[in-house]
This record gives sequence, structure tokens and C-alpha cells, in this order.
Amino acid sequence: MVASSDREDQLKRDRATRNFVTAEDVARLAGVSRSAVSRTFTPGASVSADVRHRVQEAARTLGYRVNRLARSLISDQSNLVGVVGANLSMPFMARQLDELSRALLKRGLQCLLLNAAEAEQGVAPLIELILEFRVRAIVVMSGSPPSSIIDECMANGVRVILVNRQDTDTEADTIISDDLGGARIAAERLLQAGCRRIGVVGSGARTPTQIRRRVAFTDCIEEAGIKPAVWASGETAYETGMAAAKGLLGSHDLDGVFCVTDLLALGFLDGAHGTGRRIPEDLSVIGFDDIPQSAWAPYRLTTVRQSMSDLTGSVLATIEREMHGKAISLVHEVLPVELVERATVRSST
Amino acid sequence: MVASSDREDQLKRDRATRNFVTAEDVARLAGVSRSAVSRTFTPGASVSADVRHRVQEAARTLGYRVNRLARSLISDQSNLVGVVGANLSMPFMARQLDELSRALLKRGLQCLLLNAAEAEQGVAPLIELILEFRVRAIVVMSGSPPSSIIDECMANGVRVILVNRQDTDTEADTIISDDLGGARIAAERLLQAGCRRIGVVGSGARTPTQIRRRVAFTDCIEEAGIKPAVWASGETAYETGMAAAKGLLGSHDLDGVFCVTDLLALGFLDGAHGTGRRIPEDLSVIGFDDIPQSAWAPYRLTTVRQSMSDLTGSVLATIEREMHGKAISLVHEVLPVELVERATVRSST
DNA sequence: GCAAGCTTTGCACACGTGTGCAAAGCTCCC
DNA sequence: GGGAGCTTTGCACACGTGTGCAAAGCTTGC
Repeated sequence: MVASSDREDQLKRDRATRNFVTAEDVARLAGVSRSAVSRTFTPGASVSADVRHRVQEAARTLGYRVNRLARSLISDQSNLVGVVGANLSMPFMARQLDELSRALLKRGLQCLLLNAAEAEQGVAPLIELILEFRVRAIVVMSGSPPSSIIDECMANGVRVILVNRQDTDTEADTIISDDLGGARIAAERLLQAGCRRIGVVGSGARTPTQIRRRVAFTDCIEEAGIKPAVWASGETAYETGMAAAKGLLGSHDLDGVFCVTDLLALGFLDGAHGTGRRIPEDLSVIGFDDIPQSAWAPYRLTTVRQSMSDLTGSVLATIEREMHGKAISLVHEVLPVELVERATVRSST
Repeated sequence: MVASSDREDQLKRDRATRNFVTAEDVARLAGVSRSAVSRTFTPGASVSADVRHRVQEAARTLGYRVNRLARSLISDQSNLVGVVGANLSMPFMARQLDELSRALLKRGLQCLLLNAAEAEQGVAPLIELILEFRVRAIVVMSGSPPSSIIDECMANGVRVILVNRQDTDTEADTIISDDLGGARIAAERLLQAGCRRIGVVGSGARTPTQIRRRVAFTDCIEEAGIKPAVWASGETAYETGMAAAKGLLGSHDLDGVFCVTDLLALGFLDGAHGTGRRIPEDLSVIGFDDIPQSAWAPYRLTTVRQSMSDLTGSVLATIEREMHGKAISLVHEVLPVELVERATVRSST
């Protein structure tokens, strides 16, 4: 016991100049080769039960953890997946990241998160940085990467998956919810409710999702011979929805409004309450996303739901197909959306 | 041009069996040694302007990105920081992750996010996994790691920083908001408002933060000779707050309630509205956290704010001190909180 | 006991980078 | 032109792991 303790102390001193225990340290304590240590920690590799036991004991004693960086060097790839997102505290985005990071871990993948909140030069520099970690894939939840950086990713065998952003001139995979279909659902629902003086609330953000929803809704309403009033300035935030209510309802006698996100809609509802209008009797309001707060008692927002689990499932499926060497062509997936009827839109006329 | 194009094509084929461009590829195209390539991409290393230019041109042509995994192998450390969190879509946690990931990136650190939502064996296995990536530090926002894994981290030179969780028997750094002081503020504010029939709403979660707030508040109220009614079941969610309102207000005629989180308080407020009580005339409600939704028009919740930027700042400061080799003793930091007066607590009696 | 076949082992190399150091190269001054 | 001093360069090694392969070891059947 004394000799054993002295040996362990000596081994620990031997690596004092570096922090982490190496396979070499374990091999010395276990009295085997470094190769045996490696084989013990490599599933399916050949090692005798006796050696395996001695190695595991030594590893436990020393607190050895395989160095994934070194391991990844051999395969030229890590199990990292880069995830680029901004506005991570906004309800919809927070939910998306929650579910995606959960699903990645479940599949043995690790999430390298890059917050694009202050990406003044766009997301390209972030993607360049991610590439240096030899990730398997990159999921872009915010920002629109230029095609040059996407081409570079593809050249390096790294899939880029755009979530809810669609740029038709890139080589990236895209997985989006059916914004056009959702906007049509919203338009039809308002028309069905008898609304004829209609508004649409967006924000100052020039994101593809918001523009797509606003334009599609506007087109549908104009097909019915109505020219909707438009609000499109400010941040994509609750406060903007409230400002839109005061702005639009001060100058228009609207009876139906579509907000391109639920967060805008919740602010709009609170602003509309301040003008004395009754919801939905005087004014119907419909949103898009179905964030948790939309179901809260003061709101009970009627909205178009995009399924977070469908989105996440598609992202993971795309990554896994690539991982299993099944070369696939670009994925362009449009996920269905559905109407969630609550209390902010009148029943049929 | 033709010869140059042929040479580039040949170089690309040479590495066809691996995805990423290496420094060796760049060196061949630029006609220099691989060492020159390395020096070109190492700040402060000696390389002539001519060689530097040729290397950079070749790197751009081939799309070369330094392999951070290999680079980290030399230093036995990456610039990764492990972040462990659960309930990432809850407003408070989402905000914390948003700010932390933003600040890490700003400091040249990368966020390795591990979602602990389904960590049935606690967070220790996640921390073990993180250690394999040779991270610089680990920030734990959810879960209570056992001291054994924390000791292992320390032995490997990895700081573990617990945020808003305090276990006095561990070697981890802890950065928490002043839950005791905040609970005292809430208690005093309700007493000052003249409340004498007081309740406290927690959840079924046995997290240190919630227990601490509930117990501290209860102690303060009992010092005033009042025995508060307690609710402590269900998830830490809006719906639990609503259930607590129905449960407590159905059996108690309360005039003041402290909810240990804002999310519980918002649900409680909506549940209280359903019982016909006026806020704050009949019933004062105070929360803890100051999430964005607390300022929304239907709520305007009076609450105790913990400063997210202070929390994040302390975490980053701790990581950076460690990075700069300034060996410091354990950090135990308690950040001040403050009362945010809105509309849910009566004025003074 | 011996041969055949299977399992296990350690050596030496690879992976992609940074760096110490000796040698080569360059610049400046006398 | 030569010497001194500075800059630059490429070689060879390190970092920590996985693996091909030849050699060693083990097991089974005759």
C-alpha cells in the first residue's frame, strides 16, 4: 500500500507540467502499453479482460478522460455541431435552441453555440470560426450567410442547414415552416370572421421569415379586394407590437390584424386594449408561432403554430443522414403549420 | 493560367480522401514549408512579407482554416467553455444563456452547450463529457454536481462555476444573487403595504435557489409574528402559479403573496384575477427575477430584480482571471438585488 | 505434444498543428 | 568586402490519440 501510494504520487508529479491525465500516465500505472489503454477506451477493440480491468482501475485512480481533441484529429472531424443564433431570449428562439440542443445531445452530438447578437459583419465570420473546429454540420437559426461561405463549407464536407431562412441562390439545406401557407390561413381566418378593414404588423427587421409572411398575407388579402394597412418598423419585440397598435389604430378603424410573430401580437393586443377596443368583438387579432405566452390568460391568442419538434426533427435527420455517409442532394423541406384557435378572432360571420 | 489551374486541381485531388484543407496543402501551393504556413497564421511569429502574402493567397485559394483541434492539442486546452443548463426556454434561463454566450464570444471563448433537460443521472456525466473537450471552465446553470466531479475538474485545472446554486461542501466557484436579501426585501415590502395574511408560492422543484428564497421569506414573515401559507408543488411554470392561486386563494383569504419566481407570479396573478380579487387593492403580489414579461401591460409585476449583466460579468471575470494564470482562491460572490416597483403591491398603509 | 487458428499485444506511424534551434539569409556599418 | 547583429527559414520533435501489422500468446483438437 505504501509503495503503491508512492508510485501514484510519482506518476502525478510526472505530469505536473500539464493539467490533464494522459493515456501514457494510465499505461504506466497499469503496467501495460499506451496502446492497450487506447484499445480499452475504443469500443470494439481487442483487449483482454485482465488488461481492461487494470487499465480501468488506473484510469479511475488518476481521473483519466479521453482527449476528444486528439481523437478528433485522427478522424478530421469532431462530434461538434455549430449552432448560430441571435435573440436567444426571445420566446420562439429560446424554444428552438432548447429543443435543438436537447436533441443533439441525445444523438451523441455536442452543440457549439455562437451567439450572433453582435455579429456586425453578418454571420460569415462566425461560420469561419466554427469551421476551425471541424464541425460536422452548422445550423443557422439567425442571419443569412453569403453563398461564398456556404460553398466553402460544402467544399469541406460540412452541411449548412438554414432554419426558417431561405435564400434560393445558396447550396445550403433549408428547413422552414410553411410561412406562405400560414399567412394564407391567417388571411382566410380573418376574412371568414368578417373582417374587412385589415392590417398587418411586422417590424423593421428585414429577415426572410418576416418579409415572407407579411407579403404573403398582403397578397391574400388583396386577392379579396382589400388593401391592408401595414406596420413595418421597430424591433421584433413586444414593445413594437404595442406601438403598432397605437399607430395603426390611431389612424385606421381596423377590424382585423395579422401580426407576423406572436410576440408582436401580444404587444399589439395590450396596445389595442388601451384604445378601448374589445377583442375580438371590435377587433380580431391573429399571430404566428404559438409561443408559450400566447396561451396565457390575458391573451389566449389565436395563432398559426409551427411545430418546433418537426423543425428539430428535420434538422437532426439531415445531420444524421450526412453522418452515415448517405450522400444526399440538398434538402429543402417545408413543414406544415396549423391554426390554433383561441379567443382573439371572432367566430364566423 | 492553365498550368496554375491544373496545379490547383491536382492539389485538391491530393486531399480528396480528407475533407479539410491542411497547412501542407497550402505550403505546396505557395511553394514554402509547412512551417512557414504555421508561422503566417500564428500572431507574432516571424515571417517575411513576401512569404506571408504567398501563403495567404494560397490559403484563400484553397479555403484553408486552421484546425483548432490540432492547435489545442499542443496547449492541452481549447478555448471552449462548457455551459450546462436546463429549462432553456424559460424566460430567466433563456436570458442568462443569451447574455453568457454573447459575453463568451466577445472574449474569444466558445460556448459548448450541454442541455441538462434529460440528465436523469444528474449533471455529472455531462461534466465528464465536457472534460473530454479540454475546456477552460465549466459554467453550471442547472443541477448540482457532486463534489467528486468538481474535485476532478479542479485536479485537471478546470474551474467549475456554479451560477445561482450553492453547495457549501464543494470546491466550485459560486456566483449567486442575494436570494436571502431579496426575500427580505419582498417580505418587508408586503409588510409595509399592510399585508397580514400572507402566502408564499414555490414549486415542487427542490433547487437551492427556490428553497432558499422560500425559507428566507418565511423566516422574515414569521419574525413579524405571521405564519405564511405555503404552496410548494408542481413544475416551475406559469401553470403552477395559476394553480397556486386557485389552491391558496380557495382556502385562505390572503392579502399578500410572494412568488419565488416571476413566472410563477404571472400565473398566480392570472389565477387571482379569476377569483374576482383586485390587484393590488385586495391582494398584493410580488415576484423575483424581473423577466421581460413582468413589465407587460396585463401584469406590471412588482418584483425583485437580479441583475443578469452582473451575473454574467462575474462569471467572465472569474474565467479570465484563471486564464491569465492568476491563481485565485475560490470565488464566492453574492450579487445585490433590488426592488422593482410596478403595480402589484399596494402603497404604504 | 504439436499444429492450426484465433486473440491479444506493442511498435511505429498517422493525424495537423506550434515551436526550439541551428543554419541560412539579410542588412547595416566600418 | 567583411564582420556583427538581426531576421527568417526548415527540420525535427512534441502534443495525445487510433490503428495496421507483425509477433507473441492462448486455446482447441488430434
